[in-house]
Amino acid sequence: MVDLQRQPNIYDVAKLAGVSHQTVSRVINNGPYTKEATRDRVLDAMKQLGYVPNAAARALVTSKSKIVGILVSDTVYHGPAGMMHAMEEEARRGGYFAISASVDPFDGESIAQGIQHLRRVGIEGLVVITPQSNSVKAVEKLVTNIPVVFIDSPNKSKKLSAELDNEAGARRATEHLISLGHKKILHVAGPMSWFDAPPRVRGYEEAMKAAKLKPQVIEGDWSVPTGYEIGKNLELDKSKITAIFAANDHLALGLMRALRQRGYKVPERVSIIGFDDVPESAYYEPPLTTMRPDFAELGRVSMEMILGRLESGKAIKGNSLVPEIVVRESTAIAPKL
Amino acid sequence: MVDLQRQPNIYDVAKLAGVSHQTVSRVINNGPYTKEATRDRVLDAMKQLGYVPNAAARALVTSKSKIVGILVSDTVYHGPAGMMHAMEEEARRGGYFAISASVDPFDGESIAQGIQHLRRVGIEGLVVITPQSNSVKAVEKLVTNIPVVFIDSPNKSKKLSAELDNEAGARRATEHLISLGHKKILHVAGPMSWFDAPPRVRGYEEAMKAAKLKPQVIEGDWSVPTGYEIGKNLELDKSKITAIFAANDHLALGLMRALRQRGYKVPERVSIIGFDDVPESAYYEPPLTTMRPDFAELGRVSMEMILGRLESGKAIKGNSLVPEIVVRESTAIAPKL
DNA sequence: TCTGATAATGTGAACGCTAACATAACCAAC
DNA sequence: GTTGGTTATGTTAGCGTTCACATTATCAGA
Repeated sequence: MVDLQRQPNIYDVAKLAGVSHQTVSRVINNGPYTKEATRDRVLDAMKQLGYVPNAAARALVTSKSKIVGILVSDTVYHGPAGMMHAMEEEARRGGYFAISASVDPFDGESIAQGIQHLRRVGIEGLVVITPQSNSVKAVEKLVTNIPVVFIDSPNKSKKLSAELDNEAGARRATEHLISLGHKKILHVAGPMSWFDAPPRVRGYEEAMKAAKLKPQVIEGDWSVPTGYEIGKNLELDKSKITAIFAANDHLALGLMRALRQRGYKVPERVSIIGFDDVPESAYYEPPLTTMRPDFAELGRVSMEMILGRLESGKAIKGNSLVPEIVVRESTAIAPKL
Repeated sequence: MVDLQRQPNIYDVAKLAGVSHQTVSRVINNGPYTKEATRDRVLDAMKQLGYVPNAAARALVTSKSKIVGILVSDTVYHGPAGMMHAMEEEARRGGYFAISASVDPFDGESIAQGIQHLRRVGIEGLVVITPQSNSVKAVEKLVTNIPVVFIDSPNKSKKLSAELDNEAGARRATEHLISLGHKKILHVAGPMSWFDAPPRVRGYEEAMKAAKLKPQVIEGDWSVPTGYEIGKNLELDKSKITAIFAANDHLALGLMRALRQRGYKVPERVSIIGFDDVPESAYYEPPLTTMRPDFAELGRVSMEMILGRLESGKAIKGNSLVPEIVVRESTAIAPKL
């Protein structure tokens, strides 16, 4: 690597290779009409100088930053973290950079700042992972001129979006319990302000209705403590509830712990099924039967949609992903009471 | 907002405000020598046009991209995810952008590609979160000219690094068990190729020696299944082991599950302490006593170090963070055998 | 009223690249 | 040879900023 005071530019390469800077540019961009030999000389010069194209100069002249923004809340959770990872990889595969801003979905100011931050760096497109309606509205108001993909926005919207089929997943979970002979099945739901919660309730209710059973729903949030509290206070003997469909694994974990403490055995007395398949759920006590959404695929698809729009201008239709069931030990045949 | 075909630039703002483009530039950059009134007119024009400074042009002329790279493996885990979140926030606070590339720490090619990707976008600094020695070597070879901070690189290196005091944490965990009267204490360690594992072993051994007890170590990896396997095969009756210090919570979870299945009660027969305090550990069966590292703080500090270097050129010394103990129900007074 | 420092603003060039156009080299066909 | 298409390469300008410097207002003090 030849030494130089500053970073080498296209002219340095050109000089070393004995061509014009434009020829170097052509080689970099795989342009047409370049002789094999010339190309090789240029490539060689680039390597010798340790040349890396200057992204800023490129972005300036093409007005394309090759950066895609990710506006995300709850980064530390399993789902968002998995999606972001997949999105970053997919972006890179397509020659793009992904840059994220994490925001508080309940704080409009925080969202505005996140967007402002991303606009500043010059993002070409935006993926929004924030399963909460306020934020979607804020984004729609603040972001114009660039394509936006919403992950898990409410179904049937005309916006570009990639979705988990929560409804189908919930239906499947409920059907699993029904097929085991359960009649009294409770659904502990997530908070209704989140996009994922209502369709799970809907899927549950559909499955129950189809089996001519009476749905019963308690709204919680997504946390273990809430599951625990609900489990503590649940009336099980008179109601004869024998199965619970928890809206996520954490609720299920809290529920299981509370019920066990109260002497209700899982799954002998009560079957429990969760949703998310967090990595640890296979080692809960007992191992949790749950619905596994393909978060990585969801992230990949959403990034693919954005890149598709950016490259070809075409809007790719995303089909929603149906979670698959993972049967473990927390669900069993209904007991006779 | 006045309409315009293209994004407004500094000249558009200048024209509207009736000043020169340089004055606008001064306002943007809080330069000296600008009259209050002029400044206000410019600010007003900027708002009217919806002007956002063009990062590319700026980066081109200043050769400062304001982008910091994060090279990370295992993004989906609790620790790295928490750090990345904190790093992103800290970068933003300092007016920088954070961009991550996740790599396979065991694949040199993957690491090289990640670095290449980050170099392309023009990062000014790099934070490496990949607790594995190969990767550090690869990074040192491939990244020159820009400051690099390693998180959790081996102690005592002269490199810029932010560290968790694993040794102190492990010592504290072991002392907790000793203070409960345990004599036979096993340490189930993480894989030695990771930076975090050896100091935890060291801290454990120090505490044991200080109490004139014989250390006993089994090397595992970081996973629940491994903990489970070890728990399945552990000889407990003859060895009279009454306590286990697991190198992380997942190992502890697997261990607890296996031991319970074999009829060994936790904590009555065996006390178990973990490391990491993953969010669910408070709801394990039983709730896990564990060491809580402040991952967010670790991420924040490392980003602070990089930004400090970039802004002032000075290397900020980072003091290593000592995890605190969180006592829950998985540890109790040693049983009489 | 003039001087000269300081405050406030303006002008031109340069950053590294690509787009658009201009030119040169090549080669088949007459 | 000369023509004329194709292939290969070169030249010039401009993207939106900031930097270095030039110029113009302002105002206290003689």
